[in-house]
Amino acid sequence: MASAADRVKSPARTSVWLEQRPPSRTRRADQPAGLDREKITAATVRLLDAEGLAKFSMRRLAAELDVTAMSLYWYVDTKDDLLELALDSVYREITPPREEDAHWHDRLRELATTYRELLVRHVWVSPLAGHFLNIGPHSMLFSYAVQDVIRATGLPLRRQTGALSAVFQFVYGFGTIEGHFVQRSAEAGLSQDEFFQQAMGTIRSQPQFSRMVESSQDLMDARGGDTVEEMRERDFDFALDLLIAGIEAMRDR
Amino acid sequence: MASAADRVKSPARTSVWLEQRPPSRTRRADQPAGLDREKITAATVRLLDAEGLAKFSMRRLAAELDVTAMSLYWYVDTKDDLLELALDSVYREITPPREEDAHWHDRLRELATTYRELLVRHVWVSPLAGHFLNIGPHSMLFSYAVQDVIRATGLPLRRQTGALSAVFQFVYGFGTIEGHFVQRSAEAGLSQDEFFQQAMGTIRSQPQFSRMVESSQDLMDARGGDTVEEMRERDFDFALDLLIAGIEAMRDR
DNA sequence: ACCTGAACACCGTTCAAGT
DNA sequence: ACCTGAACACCGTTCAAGT
Repeated sequence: MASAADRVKSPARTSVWLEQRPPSRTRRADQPAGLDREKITAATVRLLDAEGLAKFSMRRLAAELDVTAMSLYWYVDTKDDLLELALDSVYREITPPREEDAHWHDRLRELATTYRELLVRHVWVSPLAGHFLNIGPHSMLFSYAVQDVIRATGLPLRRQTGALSAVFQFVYGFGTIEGHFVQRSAEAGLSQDEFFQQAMGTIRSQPQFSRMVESSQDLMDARGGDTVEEMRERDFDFALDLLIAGIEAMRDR
Repeated sequence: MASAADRVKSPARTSVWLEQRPPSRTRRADQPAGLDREKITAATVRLLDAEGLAKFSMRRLAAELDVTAMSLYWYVDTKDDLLELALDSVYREITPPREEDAHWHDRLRELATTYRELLVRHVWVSPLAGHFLNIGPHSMLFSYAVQDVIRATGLPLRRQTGALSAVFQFVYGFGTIEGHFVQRSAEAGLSQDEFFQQAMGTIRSQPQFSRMVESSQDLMDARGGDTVEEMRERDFDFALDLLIAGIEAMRDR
C-alpha cells in the first residue's frame, strides 16, 4: 500500500546545496515584501536563537517578516531547506586562524574552542549538524580549516581521519551538552550554579538515587574549581591536552 | 504580557524520573486495554526503531496499541515523558562487562564499542540523549560502568571527569554520525558504499564543490580500507588507541 | 480506575488565484 | 515575479463524559 510519503520527487533531495535550480532568487527592487534568501535565513537564525528549534515554525517566521507563511515557499522548497541554510550561515562565525606559522597545538586549541563556542551560542546547531549533510560553503570552509590543522600534526596521512574524528567529535559532544545545560539554566531563570545545585538537590532527595549520587561524590569533589563554568573549563582544557598528547604518542609510535 | 507558556505548573518538571507520584501505575487484571508503562514504552521503542523520531506521534503509537491517543495520558503526562522512558529503557542493552580483572584498555574499548553500537542501532537515542537529563536507572548504570573504567586508568581523581568526557563525548559524536549515515543509506534503498559513491558523485558534479573535494582527495585516498564500513572501523579503532595513549601520557606527566 | 470523543490551538505544504 | 487565502492532513493536550 503506497502512502503519500512513498511518492517522492525524483530524485530524493538530500540537501539544499545539491539543488540544480539557479541561485538567482535574489532581491529585486520591485518586490512587494523585499524578501530574499539572505533576509529569510538571517531571520531564521534570529528566531532559532531567541526561541529555540522546537518553537520555530514557518508560520512564526512569516509573522516575524510581516508576510504569510506561504510566501516563504517562493524562496525555499521546504522547512528543512531553510534550516540547512540557517545552519550553514552560522559557520561564518568561525574565522579560521590564518596564522599558519603558529604551532599546531595552539591552532588546534583555537579551532576547537571556536567550534565549542559556536555550539553553545546557537544550541540548535548541534541537532541540525547531526541531521543534515552539512556541505554548505561556510561549513565546508570550517571543515577544511580542521583538515589543515590535522595535516600539521605530522601524523601519517592514513591516520589523519581517525585523529580528526577523535578531536572534533569530542568537541561536538562537549559543546552539545554544555549548550544544553546553559539553555536549561536560562529557561529556569537561574544561574548555572543555582541550576546545578537545584538539580543535584532534587536528585539527592529521591531515595532511589541517593546510593548512586554518593558513589560518584568523590569524582565531583576532586573535579576542582568553584563554579560549574570553572569545572567545565578544566575538563575541556584537560581533554584537549589529552588528545594532543595522544596524537604525539601515536605519531612517534 | 504573559503567554500560555509562562503559566508553568509549579515547579517546572525537568524529567520523568523526578516526578513525585507513586510508580504504582502498573497493570491490573481488570484493565480494559491491558496497558501499562512497560508495554507502552516497549511499543514506543519499536515504533521509533521502525519509523524514526520525526514520524513518531502519540496518535500513531495509540493506533499501534489499538487504543485512542488520549488513553496514553493516563500512564504518562506528556510525550516527552514517554520519550524519556524509551530512552532509558534501551540502555538496558548495555550490560557492563563485569570482568573487573581485565585490563582497563580492553574494558574501555568494550564499553565504547557497546555504546557506539547502541547509538547506531537506535538512531533516535542520540538526539534524545542530548536533550534530556538522562538520569533513569538504566542510563545511570551505564554511566557508573563508565566511571568504573575511568577510575581504573590510574589517572589522578581530579583528571578523571575530563578524561571521561574526552572518551565518551567522542564515542557519542562518532556513533551519532555513523547512525545517521546508516539510516540515510537505508532510506535511499542503497548499501552504504552505493550511497557514499552516489553522494560523492553528486557533490563532485557541482562545479562549486569540485575545488573543495579535490583538496581533501589525498585524505580520502590514504584512509585505507575497501568499504565505508572498513574505513570507519579503522578510524574508530585508531581514535580509541589515540585516546588510550593520551590517557597513558597524561598519567605519567 | 481506566478509557473515549469532541474540541482547541497549533503544524507543513499544495494549489488555485490574485497583483 | 511575487504573494495570498482557503484547504488538507496532520500534531499535543485538555476536559467533560462514559464504563
